[in-house]
Amino acid sequence: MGRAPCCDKATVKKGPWAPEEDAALKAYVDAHGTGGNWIALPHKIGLNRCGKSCRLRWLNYLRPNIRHGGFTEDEDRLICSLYIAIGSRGGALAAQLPGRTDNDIKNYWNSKLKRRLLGGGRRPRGAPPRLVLAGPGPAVTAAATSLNAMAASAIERMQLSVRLRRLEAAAPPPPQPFTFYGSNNLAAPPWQQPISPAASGSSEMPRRLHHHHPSGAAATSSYSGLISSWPSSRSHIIHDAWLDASSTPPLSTTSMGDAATTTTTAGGESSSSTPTVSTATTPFIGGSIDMDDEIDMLLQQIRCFDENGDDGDDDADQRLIVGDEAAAGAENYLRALIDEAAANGGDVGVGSWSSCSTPGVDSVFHEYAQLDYGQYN
DNA sequence: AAAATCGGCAACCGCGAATTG
DNA sequence: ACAATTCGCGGTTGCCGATTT
Repeated sequence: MGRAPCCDKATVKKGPWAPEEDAALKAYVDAHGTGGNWIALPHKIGLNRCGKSCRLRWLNYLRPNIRHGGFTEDEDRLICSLYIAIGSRGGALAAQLPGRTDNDIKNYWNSKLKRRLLGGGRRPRGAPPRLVLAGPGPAVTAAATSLNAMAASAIERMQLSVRLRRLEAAAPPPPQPFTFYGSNNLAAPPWQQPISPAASGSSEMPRRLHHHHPSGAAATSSYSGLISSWPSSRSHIIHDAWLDASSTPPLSTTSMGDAATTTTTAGGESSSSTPTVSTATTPFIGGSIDMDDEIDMLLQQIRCFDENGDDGDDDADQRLIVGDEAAAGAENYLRALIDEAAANGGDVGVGSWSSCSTPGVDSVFHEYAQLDYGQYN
């Protein structure tokens, strides 16, 4: 039995919002708040809209202090750093950028920043379409597709990291070296104070900090997947940094500010825990973790694809076998790329795959997919 | 000038997690 | 403890203006 729909999709209005609808929604929420129930809200207002649609409209457009467009250079850098560190987690990115919505950041990232950093730009008319990731072999399974996405994400983030470093190196000496928090010292930013017991009781805590993806399919950018596969020492650093980031001043009702959180084990079970709050915040991109560490981190992310082990599900086990092989192949291929780049220029960042003219991560991984699947296994 | 194509953005969809009764 | 409900997130879609040929 499927879940009940939140509204009658056949009769509810969809598409762009009319000014009158905006005004009605804004007036009501300003006067009464959401009442904690978005589903019931449109009925109270008399709007023929889905509650989810109302929520989205409010959060992304009508909410006070929202800024649209005009991203600053600092914001660009912060978004890039966060993407490299935690992947395409719009909510977490938005929490670091007051006044920005996750949707705005997501669109900005996908349409501008990523293209700017990884190269590309407008494709000349008549040019072949950009490469699309293909499965690593004739049998393209869900697992292989998932691996593609995961490895592509890992490679992409490494490319971005390298590219950022190159840009930083090419730029005139900045007043402050580029770091995760825009400052190179290890002191926590003003808002990064240890979470107090009082704050830990705040109702501002997000309902969760991650998604768990049993299939691994969407773990491409999963913080939990990354953390679960980490050596404990490094996991601690990242975990602390994550929690520190979560103490950003509230942006909205979705902001982070509480201490109760959830960690995910390698087996996939979630468990509640009281977080460890770091007293010495560690910037982990451009800060205390060097390039080798970053490569290790990304390779770990590739590997964590198939950590769930044998669960007795034959289909899943079959996927895991494919995942093992593909993960090993992708990892070895990535290492080969790194070695080649290092041999050519002595620095990973000098490799052609990270230059502005490279076609981007999809092509890099496509290249791997086009090779003999077993070559790097 | 017209057609084709691309890019930006608002909005939607589906899923998993959290909450509630 | 369990099922139903609601929320929040990431990914995707579709529209429309801009650009290119």
